[in-house]
Amino acid sequence: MLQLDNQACFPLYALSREIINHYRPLLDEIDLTYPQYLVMMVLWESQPQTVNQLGERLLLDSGTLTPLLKRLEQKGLISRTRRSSDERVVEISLTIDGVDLKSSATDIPGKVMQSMNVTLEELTELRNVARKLLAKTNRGCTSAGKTE
Amino acid sequence: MLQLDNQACFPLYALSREIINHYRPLLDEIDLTYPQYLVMMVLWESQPQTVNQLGERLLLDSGTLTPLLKRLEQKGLISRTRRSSDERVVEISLTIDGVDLKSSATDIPGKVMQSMNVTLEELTELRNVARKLLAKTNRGCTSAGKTE
DNA sequence: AGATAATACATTGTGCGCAATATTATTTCG
DNA sequence: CGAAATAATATTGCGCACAATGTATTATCT
Repeated sequence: MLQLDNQACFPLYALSREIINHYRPLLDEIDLTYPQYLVMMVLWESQPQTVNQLGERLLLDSGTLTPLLKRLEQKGLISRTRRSSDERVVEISLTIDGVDLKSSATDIPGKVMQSMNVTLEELTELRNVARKLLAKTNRGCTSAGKTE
Repeated sequence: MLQLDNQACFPLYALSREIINHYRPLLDEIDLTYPQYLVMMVLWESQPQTVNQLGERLLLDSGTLTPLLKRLEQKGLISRTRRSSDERVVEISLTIDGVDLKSSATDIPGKVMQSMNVTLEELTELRNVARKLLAKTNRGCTSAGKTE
């Protein structure tokens, strides 16, 4: 069992990095990293969202999101404002530039598929397998502080 | 297409991190990180190996491997020696402690499966899908310097 | 042989990921 | 009301990943 070829996680881990490497040149053109692109995608769907909501959606904690969001703020794509009714909460909104960036990103998914030379069926199969296991294994606690 | 739910890479990326999170408490007991565990696994299979060989197997470059290998050396698990016939090559060998560590790791794959609450069939399905796509998309160049 | 190219690894810098801890704000409870 | 508990985010520190560059060594080619 302790052979690399028997591991299920290694090809997953390697493929995940490999796909992100295919995204890289495309995301470089709009000056985003892959995790930043994911955050923007979540915000393009719905806006504003709290840091907590982003973390639950992306399974990332504040130690990852806080500096990432500050970088997106520095690029002028989002704004970070504390909610007046509860000063603990930081609400993330898109700036005009942040909204506009979506149109520059529309062709990225297609280009990645082309660059990886995979079919939609293969990607769908992969997505379904991954989602099924993710649903089973996800403990649901990823925010910092929820040590339990 | 720019919705998180339509992405194939996100569940992959999230699941990969999630599985590694399930490895973490088990690997903590033998003081290894997941990438270090992968390197040890490759060395348990065959030994010695050059930095290049490890990188090709794990799809990692020297910028990642060099510091990682130095940490494994500091822990006394491996030795790094330049090949006398070609001083450019660094050969990685296991120390006695490095060899012995394998017996402490034998039950990790089973415990991870148990912790994730997944069946062998699900893992096999995942592995096959990931391997198929990895074989198609892997460009085969990951060493530093191969900028082409 | 001597210049040039290629090879193998090391170094530097940036950006995640995550555990542990800290900080500030709100809620709860006596 | 005031103290303690809880909640939301921030900070710190470490270890990857990876691009770009540097360095030393070997191979190649006149």
